[in-house]
Amino acid sequence: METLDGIINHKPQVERNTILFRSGAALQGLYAVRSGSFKTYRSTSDGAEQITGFYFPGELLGLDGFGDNIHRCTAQALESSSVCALTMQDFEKLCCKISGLRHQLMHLIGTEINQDHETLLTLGQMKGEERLAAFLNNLSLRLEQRGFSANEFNLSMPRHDLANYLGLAVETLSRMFSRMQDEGVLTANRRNIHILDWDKLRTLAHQDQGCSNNY
Amino acid sequence: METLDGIINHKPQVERNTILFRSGAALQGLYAVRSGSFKTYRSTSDGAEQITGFYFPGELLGLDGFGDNIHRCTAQALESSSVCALTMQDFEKLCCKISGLRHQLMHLIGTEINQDHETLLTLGQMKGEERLAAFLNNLSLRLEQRGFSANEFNLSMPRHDLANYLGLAVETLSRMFSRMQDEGVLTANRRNIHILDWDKLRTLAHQDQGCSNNY
DNA sequence: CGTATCTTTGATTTACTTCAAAACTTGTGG
DNA sequence: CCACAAGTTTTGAAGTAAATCAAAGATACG
Repeated sequence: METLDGIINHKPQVERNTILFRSGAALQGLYAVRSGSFKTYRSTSDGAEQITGFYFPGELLGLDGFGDNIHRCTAQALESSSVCALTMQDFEKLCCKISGLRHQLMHLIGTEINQDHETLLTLGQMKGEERLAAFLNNLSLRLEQRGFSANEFNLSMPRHDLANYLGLAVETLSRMFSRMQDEGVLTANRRNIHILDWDKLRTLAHQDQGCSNNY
Repeated sequence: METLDGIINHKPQVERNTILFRSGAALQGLYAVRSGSFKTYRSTSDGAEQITGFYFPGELLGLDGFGDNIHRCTAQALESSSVCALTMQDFEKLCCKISGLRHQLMHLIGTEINQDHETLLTLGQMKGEERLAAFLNNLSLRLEQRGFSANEFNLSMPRHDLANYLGLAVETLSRMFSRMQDEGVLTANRRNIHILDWDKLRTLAHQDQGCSNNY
């Protein structure tokens, strides 16, 4: 990713709510998040929306356009952010010439797919409180990998977006936060989250003992 | 995909229930489905499972291993099937040398991601009956693209698997089939499905007028 | 300071799960 | 070929988690 950052010159700053690409638009290229955060969402014909992912520094936006060179989701900044813009021409060249970069891109593709599958598991199998626990566990891990604190962080998305992502009503999500606070798992002041009891959180998220993915 | 089929020699036949790769196993390569069908699933530490996808001829299995070269889901044959096995060495070579094949692989990657996002939308936004309608609509489309009948087909998966994929209890799924039969949308005799009323089905699936993905 | 947005809390309704059991299908050995 | 066991699918009744409806606090913002 640092390599990519060195090669590519086009690194636009984007304001909160800026749309990087829209569903239905032709694929121009990919975007690596440098700072800030983004959400992607899909819509149905009757206006319902589903947030399909949140993206943090080092993660790649735009792979949904690989299907038929048309984006199937919309990518929007959750806060002031910056990205590294990679045209498809760049992508093609770099992908063939630099094997390290190719592997890095393959890694990011796999990570995207695994993240989506993890969310499918969350939506398909878990109750509300478990979904929130799984999300916070996953988010904390990703933030920690990026050098942020794992125990204390600020959510960059409003409750509305988080509830949508977790397939819950905003009111239900709020109740889950309250319940987890009562249980002493965390404190939540609006966007500010402190994780107090990792054991309880991991148990709720069914990630205890870390053997969830080992065969 | 025909190109791939011509280049690669290793095309094993697999029996029903055969496991192509397991969660936790090192990534050996990718598998293109030639005939039959597969499911992939993930497990939590406490034994809950979530089916993350069904795969039909022309679709690619194994991309989940790109993340860190370890599979995060298990792939299992739903019926007697055959695949085209592609080692990672083959993949690397072909990917760089044949641009058409590279584009085809990128297309399949994008398709996988879009399929996952569509399922996220289904699980996150829809009620039981709508989920089933969305699934049948999607399945019918995929089967039609492969030369099968869009109106009449046999499900290769048991109710149990379909219910799991759709995030429902088996009993609920069964009731949804019954209700749709009563409504005259389809007839369902165990695995055999006849779609009778496409308008109703698409309306239920929120795919009416086909503008679900535009802008 | 007042308006719009975001978040929380309470009461009611609803869709789905769970538990229980019957009907049907398939395969196996007598 | 039939009997029987194992698996699959359907149906019914009761319980529950979450959605919806309604409204009040809290925070940011012009």
